[in-house]
Amino acid sequence: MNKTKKLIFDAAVKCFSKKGFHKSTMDEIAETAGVAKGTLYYHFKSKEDIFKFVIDEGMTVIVNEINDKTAKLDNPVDKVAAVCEVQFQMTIKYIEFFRTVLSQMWGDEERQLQLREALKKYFEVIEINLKEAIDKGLIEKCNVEVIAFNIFGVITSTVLYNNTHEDVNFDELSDTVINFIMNGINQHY
Amino acid sequence: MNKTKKLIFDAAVKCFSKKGFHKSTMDEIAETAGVAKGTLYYHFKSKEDIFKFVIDEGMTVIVNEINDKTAKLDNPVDKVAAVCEVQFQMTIKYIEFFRTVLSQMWGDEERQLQLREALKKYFEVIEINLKEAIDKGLIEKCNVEVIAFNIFGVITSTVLYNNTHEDVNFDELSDTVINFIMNGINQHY
Amino acid sequence: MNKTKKLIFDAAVKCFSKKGFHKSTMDEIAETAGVAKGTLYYHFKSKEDIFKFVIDEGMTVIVNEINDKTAKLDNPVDKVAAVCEVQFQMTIKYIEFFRTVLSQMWGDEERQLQLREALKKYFEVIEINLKEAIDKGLIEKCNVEVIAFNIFGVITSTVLYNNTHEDVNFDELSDTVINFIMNGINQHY
Amino acid sequence: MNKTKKLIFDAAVKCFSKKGFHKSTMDEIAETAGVAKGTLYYHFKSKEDIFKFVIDEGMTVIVNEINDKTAKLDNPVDKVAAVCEVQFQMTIKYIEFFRTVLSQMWGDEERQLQLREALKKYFEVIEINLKEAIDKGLIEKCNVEVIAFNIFGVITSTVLYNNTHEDVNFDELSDTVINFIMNGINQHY
DNA sequence: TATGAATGAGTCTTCATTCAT
DNA sequence: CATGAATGAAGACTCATTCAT
Repeated sequence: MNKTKKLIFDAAVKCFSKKGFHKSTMDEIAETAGVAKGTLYYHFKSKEDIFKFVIDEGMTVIVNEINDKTAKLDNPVDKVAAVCEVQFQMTIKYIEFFRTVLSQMWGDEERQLQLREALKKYFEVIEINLKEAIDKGLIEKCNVEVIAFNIFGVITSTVLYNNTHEDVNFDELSDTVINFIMNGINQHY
Repeated sequence: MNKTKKLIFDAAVKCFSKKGFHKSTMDEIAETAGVAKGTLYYHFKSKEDIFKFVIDEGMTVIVNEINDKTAKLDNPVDKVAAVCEVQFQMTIKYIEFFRTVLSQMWGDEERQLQLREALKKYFEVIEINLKEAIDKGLIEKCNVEVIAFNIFGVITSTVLYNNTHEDVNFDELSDTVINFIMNGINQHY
Repeated sequence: MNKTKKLIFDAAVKCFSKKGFHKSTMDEIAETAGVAKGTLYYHFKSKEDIFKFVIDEGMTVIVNEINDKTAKLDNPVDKVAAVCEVQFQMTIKYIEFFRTVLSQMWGDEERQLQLREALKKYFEVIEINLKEAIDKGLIEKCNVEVIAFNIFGVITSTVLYNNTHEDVNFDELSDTVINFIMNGINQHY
Repeated sequence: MNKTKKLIFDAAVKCFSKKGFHKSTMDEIAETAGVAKGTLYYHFKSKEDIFKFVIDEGMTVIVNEINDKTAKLDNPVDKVAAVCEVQFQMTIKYIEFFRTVLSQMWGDEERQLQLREALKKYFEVIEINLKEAIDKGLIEKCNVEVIAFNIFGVITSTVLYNNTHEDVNFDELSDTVINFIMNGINQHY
């Protein structure tokens, strides 16, 4: 990703998260990026294309960061818990990105499918560990795909939903949802 | 709600759920409702106004239906479980309405606040029962607001996310998420 | 064709003939018609659609006018000559329309096909008479489709090509081309 | 014309003939030529300038080729017929070039004038022979400029118009139009 | 000579809203 | 109550042209 493309990427994340995909205009993205409108189209085919790039690129960064931070753990249950904690912190850190993700999660069918594709990478991290935990008899059998999806949903939506309050205690919030999740997969944590 | 307004309400739900708020046009809503475009403006101030009406009216119907169906239960934990089950069925029944709700949950700030206001009624049903369960020592102490919100999120998003698959086993899905939730609030169910 | 549509039709003919299809803008057409730009789109699907309407409607008017003015003639050769004369006068009368037609005759494939479809009506008038003349032994056998097309081409292009000169003697011009055509179909006229 | 300029010339002819002047983009011409877009501007002032060059250069090539192939004939009537035949073959050979010519013949005024200027060279070949034929009493008196123009028009437009059919019999077509033309100038051929 | 990233004016098109009937 | 023609502001996208390298 060269310099100009990076400028556009950052601007797009900012705009999409602030106003959603539809209300963000190419003019705004260009102005935010500090480039001419034509430049957007030199680097991207369309607004849709920028969105796709933002999601794909963003999810890759995030999945890598999660993998890095949970690499040293062996026990799959510990790993799921660690992923949750990291995901919680990541949502706070990249809150604009995740607002972009969730805002498009239930909109246009086409953009929805792109999103699911990009989220796969993330879900897989959790699914693998859930499966291993089940195989080792650490947690009860369950539909790992559904649970992985919900773990992501619970964490991100909780952070976003509560982010508007002025005096959020994110530590307590983190404990609450991770407790809910770990209990949910039948592991008093 | 007179006949014409009802036609518009149904049409709006259908359009909003199919294409989201922004991609739904007043022309489409009018055509779907079988009325002239001007008629929309006779009954509603604006497109925003139709959205607001749809959400408010829809949530009222749903909360009432939930209350009806869980009225006879006494035990607060049973009641939470029952609300979950009913909510699961309701999401299937009114799937277009809930897609509309979720599609706007993380978008435009103004519409987000309207949504939260409307959802309060639903959350309260769960919060009251969670509190009672905590008071009676049936479940552990927790942040009831956060949990109520997540119960709603887990159920609706699971139904919507899996609705695209062609051969969904909703019964298994229901067991999975309700199990996850009830475990989550520390009640092996 | 109601009043507004007629305004747009006239404006479109004027613009297309003056600057061609591509260089004519919807803004210009709207301004020339004295309506708002949105009004164009209330009555027509697209710029392309306006073009199609202009050609179809225009050719219908012209073919009708030609048929009216040549109705009373019986002899097919006389009729072809009469059609030529009328066509010559029509090209002068509706010169802007015919410039529009010729300007698009060799451009975009799609618009070209529309044009051919619309011109069929006109060609048929000539083809029928040529065939009859051949059948009656009045002129030699020839490929009537090719000749009909060329009769149209010779007349319209001659008028348009010479229209730029300031002091055109249209009567002499008319004699020249009609003589050329009638000789061409082997009828010293 | 050096190598790069020749690449651009060929690419421009191809593009202009396929999509017309307006729909052809500098990007396409550059890509077709296999050079960078900036290179077009190194060799030409503008898109208009490329068009002008294409027409001028093309017509020169064609007029030379016609002169070569009809040089040995003496009789002016034979020469006109020969020019027609050669022109027919040339239109088939350089069909894309002639589509470019005709597509701009009735459009933008400025480009129209350039075209007429370039066509003069061709018309003159015919005009000279027509005049000589008239002077020698071989054909009747006529407006040679109008006839020369129409001879060009009839031949090129017939080839182009019929080129879309899949199974064109160009020999029959050639006979038809040349017969039409030679009869037209009053010379049963 | 040649390149290709960057530009921004210009275009088509959409659509919520108004209003006379 | 209901209509639908008309509006115009706004937005996505195109593309000839420039210029630093």
